[in-house]
Amino acid sequence: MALPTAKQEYAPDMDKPVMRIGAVAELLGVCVRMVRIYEERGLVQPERKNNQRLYSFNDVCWLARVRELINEEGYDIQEIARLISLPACWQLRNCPEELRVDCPVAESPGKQCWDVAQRQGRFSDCQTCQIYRIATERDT
DNA sequence: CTTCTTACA
DNA sequence: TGTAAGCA
Repeated sequence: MALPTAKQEYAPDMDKPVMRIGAVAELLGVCVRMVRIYEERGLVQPERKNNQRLYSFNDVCWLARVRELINEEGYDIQEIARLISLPACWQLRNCPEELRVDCPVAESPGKQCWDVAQRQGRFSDCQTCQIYRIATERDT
């Protein structure tokens, strides 16, 4: 199985919780323990079925990016955890109501901005947002 | 057999 | 982080 990469088009299947932790660890090339640590640190919140962690391909995409940030770009888990704990971009930037009307990020409260904006591609301002950038920079 | 939690070096 | 125990 190939490691999934960030996608331009929205693929519904990417959100389906289908992989158990063993498969995720194998795809990422890390030990199972490490995947659990990412969760403990708040980097990912896999769904659970009967107390079994089930990860979606989007989860794996994100975790793969997390490892890039850590191994190749000098980030540590704490920094990444802090970034994703920040409020939505439109809150940080105090976007006016008028501009939120057509903003896919503001339409999906509770979701990370890159998770929403990336797949819909209609929020061009994300290019200047550091949170969005580090979260989606891939395949360059 | 795989995963889960907790604990320990 | 890696490993182990004891359970499900």
